[in-house]
Amino acid sequence: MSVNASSLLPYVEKIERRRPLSDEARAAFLALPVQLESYGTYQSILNEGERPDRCCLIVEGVVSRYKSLKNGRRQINSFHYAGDMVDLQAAILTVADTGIRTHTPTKAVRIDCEDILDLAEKYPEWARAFWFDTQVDASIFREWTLNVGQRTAVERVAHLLLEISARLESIGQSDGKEFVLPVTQADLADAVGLSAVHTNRSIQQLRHSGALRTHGRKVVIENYPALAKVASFDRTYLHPEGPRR
Amino acid sequence: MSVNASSLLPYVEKIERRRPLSDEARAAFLALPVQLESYGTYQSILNEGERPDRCCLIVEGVVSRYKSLKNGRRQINSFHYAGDMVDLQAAILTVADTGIRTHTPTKAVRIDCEDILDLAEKYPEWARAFWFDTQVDASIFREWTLNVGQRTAVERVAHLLLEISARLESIGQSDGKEFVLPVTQADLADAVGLSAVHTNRSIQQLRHSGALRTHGRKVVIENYPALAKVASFDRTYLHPEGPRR
DNA sequence: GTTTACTTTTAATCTCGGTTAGTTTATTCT
DNA sequence: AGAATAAACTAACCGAGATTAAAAGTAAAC
Repeated sequence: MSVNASSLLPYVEKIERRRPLSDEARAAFLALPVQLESYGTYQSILNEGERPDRCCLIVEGVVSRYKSLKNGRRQINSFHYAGDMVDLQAAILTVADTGIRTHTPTKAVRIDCEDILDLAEKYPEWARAFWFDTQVDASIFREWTLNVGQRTAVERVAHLLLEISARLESIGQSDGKEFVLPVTQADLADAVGLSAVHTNRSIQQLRHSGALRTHGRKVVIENYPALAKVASFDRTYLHPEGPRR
Repeated sequence: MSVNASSLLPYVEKIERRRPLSDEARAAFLALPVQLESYGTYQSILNEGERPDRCCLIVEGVVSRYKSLKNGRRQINSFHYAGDMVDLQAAILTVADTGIRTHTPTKAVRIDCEDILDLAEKYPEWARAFWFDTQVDASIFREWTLNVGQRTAVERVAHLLLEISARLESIGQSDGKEFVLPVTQADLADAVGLSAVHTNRSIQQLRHSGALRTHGRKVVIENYPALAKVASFDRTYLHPEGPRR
């Protein structure tokens, strides 16, 4: 298999887990010309306000999308893991309303936006796949707004940890109980709209309640039902059922 | 013109303001069978968790999408005005992760999800239009998360008012200076993650600073630059440039 | 194996916004 | 017009989470 195909495969597999593609459509995607790029920790992939001409598919590592205010406050909008097409946005929107940066050493494949649009033009099944992906993204953003707008500190942190666990589970990096938390508490704080100090206090509270245990970067969910209850976590918003069609 | 076409036209016009459609594609959309429905104030159009089979296009009035917690706290995720396809989500996602309800007397047109999917299948330009619409939606959600997660109370309220003004402007219900605020302060509160009391305090602060004036439901922006500055409002996230293609 | 740098944790103080419970002002209805 | 209802506004008190700063733990680097 070519370098192309092997790095694009995780995304195709994610798409096909929801709904199989025709051989032709699959082949067309895997044949796209791509550039594989490597990044260190906390490196910028895209800055807010730029006009990217390439999308970005994560092969390895963890990145986030964020928006920031002039006073330095930053909101992380999403975390992305291997197999995620981070910047499908770029394909159709001209200017980036979020920045993208890495949280771990990362390998990413860059795909030309025009190629993505051509694919969507030629294959309705790809158009639908991209659209669905964007809808799920949007759904997750809605849940995050709810998280940040209405939940208490402990609830927010619990919810974020459960989401991370669920998403890592879908790529085999969590068994639903235990996973390596790929970001620092300061980054979690930026994702849930809390200070790093209070995020730490909230994690401790979850630990003391017995719902959670940590060993360094490793998180162990000791009592999933309890954790899901405080977080009011319901994975419906991740739309695991896949698209209607 | 048939009843169908006249109620569907505002959406077509919105789409074509960004990028003209082929005659064939336009005609195909305007020929879709629809049901026109009327709702009173604070009436539910869709409940969280339901499996809708029809999308919803607002002809007249204002509605919101929201998510709620068991303890009764509610987060409004978006407001929608005439010409907005509120529930494009429904076309491709099977289960509704948000509810939809009215804030004013509302007329809406319901379109079968399958018809939307057929249209996207047959006309790549429609697929792209729907995808773009969803991307803009997602961008607005990201901005709202930033709003609720990182801005202070006054900043949040100012930002929301400016967004409402900008969106009403695009449908001719605001001249960029003056508009009728289509929702109560309690609803604004649910949109910005504040209590109604503090939302009121924040509006007063904006009034006292001279940025804003109100006469009953009418809002007059007295000092747009000042207001935009406190809100750090930058309409890039509304993607007024339209799609790349 | 010590230095260096980052991350987590602790503690003390303070503030922004929540809560409760009102009153006043607008609308709507009869 | 007057009653009823909903929305806007006020005031007093309170508490969740912010802020600042320093300490302790961890991990990589030399």
